[in-house]
Amino acid sequence: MIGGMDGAEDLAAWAGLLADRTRASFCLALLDGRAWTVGELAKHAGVAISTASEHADRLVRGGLLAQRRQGRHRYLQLASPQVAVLIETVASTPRRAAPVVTTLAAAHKRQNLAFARTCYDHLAGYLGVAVADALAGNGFVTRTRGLALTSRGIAWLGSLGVFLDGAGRRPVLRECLDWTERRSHLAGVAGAEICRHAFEAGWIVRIGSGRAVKVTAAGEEAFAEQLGIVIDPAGTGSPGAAHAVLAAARRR
Amino acid sequence: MIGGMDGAEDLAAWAGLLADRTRASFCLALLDGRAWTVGELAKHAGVAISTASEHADRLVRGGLLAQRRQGRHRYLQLASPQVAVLIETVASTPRRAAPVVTTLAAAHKRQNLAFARTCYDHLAGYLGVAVADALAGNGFVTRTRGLALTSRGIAWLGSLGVFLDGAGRRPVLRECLDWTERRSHLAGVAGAEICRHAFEAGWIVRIGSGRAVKVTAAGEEAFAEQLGIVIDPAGTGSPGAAHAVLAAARRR
DNA sequence: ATCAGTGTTCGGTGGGGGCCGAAGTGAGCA
DNA sequence: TGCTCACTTCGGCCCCCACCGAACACTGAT
Repeated sequence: MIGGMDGAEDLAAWAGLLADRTRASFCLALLDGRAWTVGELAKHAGVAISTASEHADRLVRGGLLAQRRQGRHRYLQLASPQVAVLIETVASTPRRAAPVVTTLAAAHKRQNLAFARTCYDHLAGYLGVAVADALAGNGFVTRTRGLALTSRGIAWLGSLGVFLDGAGRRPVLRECLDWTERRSHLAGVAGAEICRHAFEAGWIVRIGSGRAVKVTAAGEEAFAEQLGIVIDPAGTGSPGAAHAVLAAARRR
Repeated sequence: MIGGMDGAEDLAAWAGLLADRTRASFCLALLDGRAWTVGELAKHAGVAISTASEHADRLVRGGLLAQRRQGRHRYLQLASPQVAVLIETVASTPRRAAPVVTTLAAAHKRQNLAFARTCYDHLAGYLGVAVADALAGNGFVTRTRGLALTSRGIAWLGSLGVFLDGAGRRPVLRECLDWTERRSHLAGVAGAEICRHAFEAGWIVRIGSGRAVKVTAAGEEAFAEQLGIVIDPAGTGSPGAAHAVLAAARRR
């Protein structure tokens, strides 16, 4: 980059990519870390495929998305973890007015999303924060001198069959501000691996095609046994409002 | 499709506020934490005052800016520290996702930026936070009833040849949230003067044309002697990852 | 009362861009 | 060699909005 005489142009161009309902919808969908096709994105956002194709062009040219052509498909995904952080940051900055929930279905959807979802490639929502707290409470991660895995944490991951190599640019452990909980959950390689393992072990499954996930019966048992996290489906009484209670002691 | 079924609308609206060259210019200018008038912003961005007034309306209504009317002036400033973080994040996200090859240089650059950089006209990054902590630890600033210089602090600045007059609207000392450290560093007139002095005395020099700076050998000595800040180039072992260690006792 | 200075509102203009359907391209398949 | 499918390109429509100057409103000073 050249002199910062005119960072405004860059900032505006950057923001302009997100400043459209359809493109924003694309980016939020892509926060799950998967690669989507143009057709899938078009359907998700409710626009014509031709429109989606043009938006995809802009996002790729703008550096927000990366693409991979394969056969007659064009797969799109976020260009980098930094971009995921960027989108999460913009989406998570507190608005002036709390959004008004209009319909019951929307409320349920929102509640599910708030309870447990994926953020790029790791766990977020109440579940994500609970896992982050539980790892700290159990001494698996430490916050002295930044966030790091302890030897106990490494051992615990090993017991799950997860082994990390310290190569790569991506940090092993990183904090990611949660836009529903307003607190941090775990990202980085370790966060992604924990999430991947939770899917593979059947602890969590996706709800529909979005980012929301739900905890299975096996998952409830596993989270309780492994981390001391108790899932309380009765919760606040709302049918969709499962509520997680962290048994492990923690102070805030 | 009915109502705000997801956050796409919100995200787009949020980004739309920044997605204009003139408004982006306003926001970057306001990152210094001062309150600017409409006329000042208009001149800064190079547009007619009427245009600036309308942009200010949009930014205030969108929740990005707060305003205060006083006499025949209308002062505008960022609505919250979160907004400052938002703008810094968008402005600092790498434009082109540096793929695999440029890794080493990019990593160094990023690390340097996190370690020490300027934020408008004062110090930020790990160095900025360390300086802020050291000033507090040495009794040069106090946090009782807001942030203020103590008489010892004024004397210390005087010993560096820095004298502040209390005129002007700009606050002498102000906290500025650091987006890498998630903690406050010092802004305001004093923060700017400290930064200016650090440049003039050769304690720090710019790296390239961006905002990153590095601490010189003379600077290491000065920071240690003046403030008890020890720069530890060995740090985490990574060549670019200098690490600052604050020797002065501090409590948080 | 008058004037200068600051900001707001309004009308008009022009450009950009979001949207669609239709036509075109190219891969995969039978 | 066709056929389907996924996507791209094109042309056209229309709305939004950034911009300016002019007129107006209001403050503070002479």
